[in-house]
Amino acid sequence: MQARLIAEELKKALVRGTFQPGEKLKQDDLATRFSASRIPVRDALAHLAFEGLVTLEPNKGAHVIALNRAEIREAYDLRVMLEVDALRRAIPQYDDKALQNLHYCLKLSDVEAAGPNWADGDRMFHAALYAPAKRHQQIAMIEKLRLSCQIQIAAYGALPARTPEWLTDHQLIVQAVEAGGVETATQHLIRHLRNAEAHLLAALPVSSG
Amino acid sequence: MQARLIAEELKKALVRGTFQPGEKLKQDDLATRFSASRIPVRDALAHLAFEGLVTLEPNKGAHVIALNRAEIREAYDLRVMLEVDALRRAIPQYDDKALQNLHYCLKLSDVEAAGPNWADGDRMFHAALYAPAKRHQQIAMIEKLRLSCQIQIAAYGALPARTPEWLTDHQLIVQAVEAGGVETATQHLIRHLRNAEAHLLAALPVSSG
DNA sequence: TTATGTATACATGTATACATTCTAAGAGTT
DNA sequence: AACTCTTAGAATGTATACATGTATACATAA
Repeated sequence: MQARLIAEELKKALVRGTFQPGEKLKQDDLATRFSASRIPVRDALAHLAFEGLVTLEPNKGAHVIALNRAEIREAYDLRVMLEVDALRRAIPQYDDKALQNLHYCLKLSDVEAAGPNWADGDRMFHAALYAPAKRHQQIAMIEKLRLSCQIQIAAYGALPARTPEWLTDHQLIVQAVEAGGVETATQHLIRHLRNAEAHLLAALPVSSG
Repeated sequence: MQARLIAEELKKALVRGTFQPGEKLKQDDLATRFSASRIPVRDALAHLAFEGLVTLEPNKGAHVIALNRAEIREAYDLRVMLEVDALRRAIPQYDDKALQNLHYCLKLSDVEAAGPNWADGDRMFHAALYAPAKRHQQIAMIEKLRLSCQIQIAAYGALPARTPEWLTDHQLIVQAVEAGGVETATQHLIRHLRNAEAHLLAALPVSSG
């Protein structure tokens, strides 16, 4: 199925910051680029809209999601609320296997931190972190918000993985989870998210609201 | 544009409980019913998936969203979290105009309560309630969760609008908002949501997890 | 009986061609 | 110069036809 491949490739490009927020994605151009007709392109764009990466407007096509300052703050408020709750629910459910997986993803996020795929490592880590909560609607919401923010971060070069606190936060969270320290873990997580928010807002051009 | 019309009509039918949760929606059947080709039907289904009404699987088509007991509890947990936060943020932002609009929607939900369109009245009321918070990502999430739950409610006839507490809760919430009583309002809201959850879970057949 | 393989019918995915809608550039008027 | 209207170009929306993938039933082998 081509639509899925197109969606995957576009997603990679978007998360890497290849496109500017608000930029139009023309069906014809994408069809040409991927050597396909516009139908699978439309399917792919619909899927990306479902995932929170683009917005669709009737007769106006697809645009890369663009968040202004207020919307970025709202997105991070929601992430804090949803991710903290997910973490709280996850910690009591951890077993050896889950903890082992978390350590693996921690290493992964470390290895990828300096490279171009740092967002993948970050995504894997957070996915592993909340997985024991077994709340897939909630986790899907978190993932959509993450992607929306991720695009802005990539476009404006506000890479939080380059900051010294970024990996340290991950390590501290894992330590707290290991010790069953719910409050400690959530505080680290909140600081981690608010740091990323501050970095993004600082890098945001004044024209973006 | 036909795709939007098809999506609207399908949405109405789904919210009314015309289809069973999990039921397959065949593209050919829908195309015939709406006298259109399958392309706009596919667009409409993609939009309904975006709105949380159906699920799409590659090469397997669209199915009406079906939630088991655990998923319903998760959905209502999320609604409580998101709607309580929205209400907390909204109350300090209320002005005369917003309050007037809230009263209007309260009447509307009263008038429609006994009829087939009670869900519209309910939706309007809650939309008006949270509107002053001006958090459109959050409100969009709430609306998607509402729709997912709404379909289950309609399909299993667990109509909360038929219960005596339903309208009373709305009135109590409005009174609390009017008085600026954040804690009182949120408590009424939580009870309102948990009541609806309990009604739905009670009406859910055992086969549905 | 159970399992595996295959064939046929059916549903979804995609390409091409056509229709509709939006948009932006330009002519004309005030 | 600013505004409106017109119009040509381009982009999106839709229909038809074809290709691909899936599922059910039946046949065959273990």
